[in-house]
Amino acid sequence: MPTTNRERRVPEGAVERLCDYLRVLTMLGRKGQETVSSEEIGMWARAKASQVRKDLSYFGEFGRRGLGYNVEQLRLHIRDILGVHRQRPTIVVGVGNLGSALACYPGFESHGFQVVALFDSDPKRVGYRVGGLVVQPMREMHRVVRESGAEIALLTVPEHAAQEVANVVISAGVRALVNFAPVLLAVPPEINLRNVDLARELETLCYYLPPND
Amino acid sequence: MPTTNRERRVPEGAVERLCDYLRVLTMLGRKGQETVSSEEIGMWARAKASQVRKDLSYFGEFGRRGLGYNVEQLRLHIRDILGVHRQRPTIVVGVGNLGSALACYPGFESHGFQVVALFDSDPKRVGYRVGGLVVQPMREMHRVVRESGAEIALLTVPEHAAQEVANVVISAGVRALVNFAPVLLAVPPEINLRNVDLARELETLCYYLPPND
DNA sequence: TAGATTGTTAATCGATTAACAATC
DNA sequence: TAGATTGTTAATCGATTAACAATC
Repeated sequence: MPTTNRERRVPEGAVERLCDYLRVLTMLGRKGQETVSSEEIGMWARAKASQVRKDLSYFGEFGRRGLGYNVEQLRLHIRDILGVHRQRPTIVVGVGNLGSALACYPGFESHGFQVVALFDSDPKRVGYRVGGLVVQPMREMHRVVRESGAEIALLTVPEHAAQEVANVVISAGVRALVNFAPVLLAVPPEINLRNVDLARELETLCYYLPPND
Repeated sequence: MPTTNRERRVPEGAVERLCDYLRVLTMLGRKGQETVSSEEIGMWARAKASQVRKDLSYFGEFGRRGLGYNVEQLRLHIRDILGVHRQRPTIVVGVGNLGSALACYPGFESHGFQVVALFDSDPKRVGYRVGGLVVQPMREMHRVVRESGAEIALLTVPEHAAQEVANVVISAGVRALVNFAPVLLAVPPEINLRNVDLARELETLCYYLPPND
């Protein structure tokens, strides 16, 4: 029974919900609860019980019929499936307001991500200290990524620079990117890209707002 | 031919893609291009041409057979559909690193959102000036929302405070929330809630990363 | 007219939900 | 044993894609 399964097509939605289940289990674990049913997990994560069981079934059998799941065991299994059971060295590229905020974000460490380096192409920002790290020039990227084993890059650069910066980061060997600029980046298929696009969120929100114009 | 359609079920994915199409049209418009086909929109937005046409068809007929779409006209139609054709007064609640960064975010104004007020429950932060606005205490929320007509609230408060702050914001009359805390908020069904959850993005990303543990 | 491209219907695909036998 | 709850199969639902008549 493998805890990871990249052969059978696992819907992306299932992976995202796994993150929610992980939070629920962490929360229940802190409260000292020992077992939990798919019904209760679903109640907290806003999913149907059958959805919870289906999502878990992509990766193995983690429960006991009639009894439910052991909270701590299932938590560890999901951490393992998601691959967050070890620290992931992360770099931040673009140390403006947003980049600085992310570099200091306390939620990182607690969730298994460690910011190991900051970069900026603006010479005026290079050398500054943000959250315990010194901002480095882009030309140091290759060396630093190699030496730190950085796996994830957060791109918090202006729209017009995003594609070029993405190219540099990828050529330095980073395989996973989170892009915060409101542009659609072109990246090779083997690169994992996620977009956090505030403008898109707000525009989508607007649609559901009453028009009253 | 109504440009808005809230009766027929429009998939949320379609609304989100509309934001992408809007970007493509803005970009093409700046380049001076006058007409565009669904094929070309799809090429830039990474969608099938039939998907583009289907998405648009939820809201009306905007093209001409054989000729395609007028770039500027379609751009205005989509702005209208999304409801971003007028400024949306927005408040930021929680003026830590992230909140401050968002309050200063230049992409806002250019996309039709205007930050009109900042709030924080920490008395030490109240009175500070961030990006041209003075941070106000939570007890001013009701009055300020009423007077400014604020429609959207960005919640950048710590995890443990998020639910309580959401309640206050909603009771003050705000109907649309973007929550940046990594928690699932409970809100009444008529409230529009979107979550921007960095931890979730990173965990999902991890899943697709090679395990090498 | 011939070629291009829309708007829409029908076919396909995939994800969610329900149902239920297995089993604690 | 009776009740609870899983894991999984089958049914449902909804979204994407293909196909094509309409028409510029």
